Amino acid sequence: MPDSEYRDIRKLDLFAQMADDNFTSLMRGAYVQNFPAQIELITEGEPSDFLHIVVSGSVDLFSTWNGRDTSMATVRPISTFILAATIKDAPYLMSARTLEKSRIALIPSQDVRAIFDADGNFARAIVTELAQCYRSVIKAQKDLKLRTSLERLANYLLRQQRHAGGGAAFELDFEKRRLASVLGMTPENLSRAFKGLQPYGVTVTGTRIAIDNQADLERFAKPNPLIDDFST
Amino acid sequence: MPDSEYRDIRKLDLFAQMADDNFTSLMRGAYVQNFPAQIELITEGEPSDFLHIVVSGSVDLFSTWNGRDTSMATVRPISTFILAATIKDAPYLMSARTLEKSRIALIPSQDVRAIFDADGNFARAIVTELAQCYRSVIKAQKDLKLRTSLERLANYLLRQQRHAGGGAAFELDFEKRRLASVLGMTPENLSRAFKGLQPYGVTVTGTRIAIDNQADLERFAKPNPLIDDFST
DNA sequence: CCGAAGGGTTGACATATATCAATTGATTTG
DNA sequence: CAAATCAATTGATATATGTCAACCCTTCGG
Repeated sequence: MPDSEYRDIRKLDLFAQMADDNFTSLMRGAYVQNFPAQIELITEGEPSDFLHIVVSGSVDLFSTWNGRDTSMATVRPISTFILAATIKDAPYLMSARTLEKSRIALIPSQDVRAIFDADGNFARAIVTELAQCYRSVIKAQKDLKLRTSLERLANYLLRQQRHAGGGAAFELDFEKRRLASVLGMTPENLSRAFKGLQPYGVTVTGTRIAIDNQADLERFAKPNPLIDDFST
Repeated sequence: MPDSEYRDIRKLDLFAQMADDNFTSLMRGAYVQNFPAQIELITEGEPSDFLHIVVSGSVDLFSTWNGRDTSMATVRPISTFILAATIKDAPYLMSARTLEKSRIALIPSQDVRAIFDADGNFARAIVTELAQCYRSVIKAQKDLKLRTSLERLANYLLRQQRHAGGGAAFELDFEKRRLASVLGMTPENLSRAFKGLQPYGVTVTGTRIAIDNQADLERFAKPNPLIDDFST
């Protein structure tokens, strides 16, 4: 593993505070690999042998049941996924596939569990990370249960806008078909939902979104920190 | 706090392995209180001052947005709730109200965080508990996104049946209006959904459910451990 | 015992969302 | 470059779900 990557991973909240020795020994068992786009990295139901870290590229977490499938989340650098399965030594609940050419670090799950026992700072970081993940899913569930698809899209746009720096125009950061799946609707419906937001000053040109009337859109979307603020 | 309650709480996975001293000092700051039915214990958005433990009775976790509300989960004895908010020292994402006369233990959040730092076994237990909670919400989200309301009801009945011992007949463990909210539908729709399951051998009499044709219902519901098995 | 209150059910209807089919437009590939 | 592919869009239609109003039934308190 190149030094720069090593340092980037070290900087993750999850690893930043742990003892040098422990981080080194975690990384000794780890390996890093390049994957092409559209590769299934893990499959739900399988045992969780590795904690995964997206070093570059992006990964889609999705689930399947009875012939249907849905995107649950997107993981972007630099962060980990399937921490909970690793900790519990339980089967993955979601599958993961690369969205683009990606570089992924893999740390054996049993090493993570062992160092957890040995390093209090690492344990604390894991707890914080898990609590954060838990709260994110609760927010997503509130979004799903309390809002219509139009409202979910409106709030998604506002979040994305803020994430992109807050300007009136910004780019969607992934394919519309997958955005539809993340938001819990069909691609056709997403298309119509974009049209449904035109009266509130939303203009769509390909993957470019312009919010012409911020106040109008916000009045409609009614964003709420207890659903839309990912930092708390 | 009566000795029997003290011992019951001690037996929780969360506290079972921690040092005696630490448990005692956690409990020193705690207090236990009786609440009547329909009391709002906590309100979403407020700071999380206490970790709550349901000693007896039951508690509904729910959320509100823009005049709508939805039941997220039910907490039954003996277990804790809002652990994630306590750990992160962040505002509650959900409100909680008693469903019936209930006895609740309250442990100051800052004590939980302090003992977490001092007791490795407690830290490990918290991680396991949080990972469990996370996985439960992921399962709930898969249920919501991948299934129709009829399928959600069918699978709920199968889960409830197993929970009640596996017999062909069992009782619903809460009001239909709240079941509807938990399953993400209206009470009217739940009523119709019950009728929709009649062809698969489901008979409803008040709160009593009879599953006359187990195989038929399972063929329709297609239960899946990665969604419906709460123990993993 | 009566009457009010509230959960549950039902029917009629409205709305939201999905599905299917066809088309467009951009991108890739031989 | 032309053909093939695929995402995105659009229209027509079907299905799922929500809303509103009325009614039934039980429960509970005067």
